[in-house]
Amino acid sequence: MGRGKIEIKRIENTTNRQVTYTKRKNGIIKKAKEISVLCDAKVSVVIFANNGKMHGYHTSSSSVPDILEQYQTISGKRIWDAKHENLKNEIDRIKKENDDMRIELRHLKGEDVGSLPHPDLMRLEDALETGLVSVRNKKKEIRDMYERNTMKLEEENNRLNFILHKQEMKEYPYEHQSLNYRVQPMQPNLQDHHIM
Amino acid sequence: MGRGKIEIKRIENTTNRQVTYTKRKNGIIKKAKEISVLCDAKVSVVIFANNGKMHGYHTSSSSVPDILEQYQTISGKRIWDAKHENLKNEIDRIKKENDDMRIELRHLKGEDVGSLPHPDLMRLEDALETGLVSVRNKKKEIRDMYERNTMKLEEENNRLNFILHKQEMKEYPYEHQSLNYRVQPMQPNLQDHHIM
DNA sequence: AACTATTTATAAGA
DNA sequence: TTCTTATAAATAGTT
Repeated sequence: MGRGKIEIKRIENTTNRQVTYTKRKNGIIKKAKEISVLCDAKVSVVIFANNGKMHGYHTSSSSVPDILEQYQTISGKRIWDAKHENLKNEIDRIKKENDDMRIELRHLKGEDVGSLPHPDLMRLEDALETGLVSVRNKKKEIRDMYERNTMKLEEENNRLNFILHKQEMKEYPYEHQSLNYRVQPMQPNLQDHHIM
Repeated sequence: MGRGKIEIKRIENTTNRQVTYTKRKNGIIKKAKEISVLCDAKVSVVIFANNGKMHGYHTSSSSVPDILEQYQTISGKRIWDAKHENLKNEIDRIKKENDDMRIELRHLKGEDVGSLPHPDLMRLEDALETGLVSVRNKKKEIRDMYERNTMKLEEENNRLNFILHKQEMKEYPYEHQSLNYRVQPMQPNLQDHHIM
């Protein structure tokens, strides 16, 4: 219905296609409105253009989901059950995983071990021993590192004290007594107590 | 577009309305097909007649839920999220729980303990020790029970042997030697070795 | 359900 | 783009 007849096949010219899309989309929506009024029908039209833009029309009384729900009910199709099902399955799967881990955790903490057969107990013991060894090694590592750091700090401290002491001796030999007090900041109040 | 112009308002004559509905419905669906082909668009049309009958068309490539999903995404409306939100939240919650337990399990097995601060290591060590004690107690319990059972069985066995022995002595005193062999099934090959 | 006079939609041109 | 217009298509009323 236009200046020329057209074949119903994809319009290759992009501009042309765009124009035709707009025109026909408006036409369809107009028709949809008309039938809904004339025949008291409920209509839902959703059109997606190639470029991703979406246009729709639905009779004011019913929102799209309502209509879809009707569609689902009437056609007997369970539309979003599939989605639901997936989620539920995932929940079940994770819950199972969860329960298994909870049990394993309890066992590792020595709870509920009464029901375990002996071989499982052996495995459990091994696992616990391995874990304990790892943890103790790590602890030792940390302790050693801490000691090394402390030692290093003390050495450094001594060295600094020594240098400072020498220097101040040179510069202010007369203040030697008080200097001696200043270069031991690690025990700042010790002398106070001696004095008192 | 017909013999006469019509006002766009509800057609009161039922037959007439019915006829017009059919004609226009077909028209809309035809148009929908055409735009989908001509403009490479995705279309979903759902029409409900007054009488409750439903007709629809949607481009073969996309099912109604697909289109609705797009509709939802593009228009920013959360149509079935209400239904799904709960399930998703539950999944997230469980997954979180899951991850936490996985980490705890790894720690209890002595893996990934490098990153733990010292106080956590202490707690971990305590937990492992507690677990180990429980497991070892249980093991000992089982061992004891096993030993008790074994002892009981051996006693029973001896008692039966004794009775049997006495009885066979009475009935077949000439087969005494072979009987002696038969009533010690716990060490069936011992005598063979002695013979050799 | 078919027909057809008319209205309406729209393809192509401006 | 948007507007125009000739023509195709849809369809209201009729048979």
